[in-house]
Amino acid sequence: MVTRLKLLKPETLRAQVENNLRQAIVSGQLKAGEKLVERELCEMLGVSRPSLREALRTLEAEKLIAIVPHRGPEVAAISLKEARDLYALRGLLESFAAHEFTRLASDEQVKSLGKTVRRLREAGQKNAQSAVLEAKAEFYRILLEGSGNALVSEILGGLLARVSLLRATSLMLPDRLPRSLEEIDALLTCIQKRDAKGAQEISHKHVLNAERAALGVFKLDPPPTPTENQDEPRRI
Amino acid sequence: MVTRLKLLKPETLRAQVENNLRQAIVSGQLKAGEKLVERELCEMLGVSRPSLREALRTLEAEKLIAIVPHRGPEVAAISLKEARDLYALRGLLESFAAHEFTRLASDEQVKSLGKTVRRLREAGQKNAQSAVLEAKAEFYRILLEGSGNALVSEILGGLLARVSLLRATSLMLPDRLPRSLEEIDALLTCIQKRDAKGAQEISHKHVLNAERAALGVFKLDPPPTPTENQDEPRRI
DNA sequence: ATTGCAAGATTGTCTGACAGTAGTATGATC
DNA sequence: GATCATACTACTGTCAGACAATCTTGCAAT
Repeated sequence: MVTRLKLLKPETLRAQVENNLRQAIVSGQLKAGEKLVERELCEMLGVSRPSLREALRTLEAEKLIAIVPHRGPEVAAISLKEARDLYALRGLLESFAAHEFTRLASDEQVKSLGKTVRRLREAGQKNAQSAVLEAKAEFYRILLEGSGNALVSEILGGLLARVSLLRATSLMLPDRLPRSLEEIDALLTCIQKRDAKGAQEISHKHVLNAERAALGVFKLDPPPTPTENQDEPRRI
Repeated sequence: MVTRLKLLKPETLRAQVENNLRQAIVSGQLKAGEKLVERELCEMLGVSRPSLREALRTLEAEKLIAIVPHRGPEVAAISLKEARDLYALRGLLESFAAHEFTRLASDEQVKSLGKTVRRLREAGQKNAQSAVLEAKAEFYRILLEGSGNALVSEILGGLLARVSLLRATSLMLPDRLPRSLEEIDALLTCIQKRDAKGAQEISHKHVLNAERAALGVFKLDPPPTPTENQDEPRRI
């Protein structure tokens, strides 16, 4: 077998497999609904089946893949109903995090958040896609870190990964970005004023708008066939 | 190897192992912080290491066990900080579920919930521990089912499992029970009146009270040693 | 008592194997 | 020629055994 770069990646082999697969899924390299074959993945990743299968179990528990007994794993597909549930919960948690951040974050953390928002705005005006994504990730990191509830971060992180299974994330819809930036600005203003309730409300509305932007595409789709129903997984 | 009872347990072997371990953990047979040894578990459960390890990965992702590389798995222990985060999130989700149930549940579901509350009260007055637990589980099942958000059920279910890692669940504190029943009665009344906001508030307070009851024990504990801090896992 | 080292225990990972199930292609019958 | 039953193939579920890397523990030496 090929020698492995142990020092560059201090984690166990299995953890690397996990990370690789997770990355491939949330980045869309592996598409929602796609069937996975153990042996193929083993060869792609250069690991044995036991290691791979352990990683798959973790991803399964994270709901990024679904494993049907005797049929094997596939990348999770999200139904319209599930997507709505996802956004509802995300709105709840994200607005809670915003509330708590406003209440608890240190002035340094608020300042740091402000700096990231500025970076985000600049990247947005330049239409620099990857810079936007990066700044947004940083924005979330600071917000969750400062909200003081590690559990919420953990759950929300998992949720966001699942949201990315919907390829139509609001950031991918170009016209949505300016609106999104406005909302984030308003949120920051509330936070700086230490208006927790206000921050919570704005954050909640922000998620609702993101949902409308992301799920609005369904309304443009051809009407569902009679047998089709909203609970059915449906690739986007 | 011993012949397995395939028909009684239609799931895969690995899933059975998962369920057995999960049950053993939430029921307290395996105590929080306890170190687990793969080979021992294999013998106890009669399965091979790969199957066991896959199950362990799932439990790890559910945060019921913690696996430190090269040191092996142990039952998760919850720090005071984590417990507080847990209850905060639980309050948020449970009150959301109550709100949504009030808004969305069918009259049959409300009636069904009422029946279960009656069962719960009767069991409580008789001090029938197991009947109380059963009725409470049923209560939650109906509430979550009727709240219309499967994702919230899923997350909250995981949360409740983790709460049970705190051996001092409020139901175990005898004097807490009458109070708890009162609160649930009040919640039911709000639901029947279709007062969603009221149900949300009561539910939230209910969780806060449960938290106080469960975490109050910490105040009675000997003061922490200088090096000890609230983030350290601490068995209860 | 503290430190360093050696032995044992445990995990991380691989290989190879085989039974059972699901999906597919083949063939038989009408 | 179409439909259904059957056989085959591919893949998963599970096991056994092995070995290196790492952690822990007990012992020895300072």
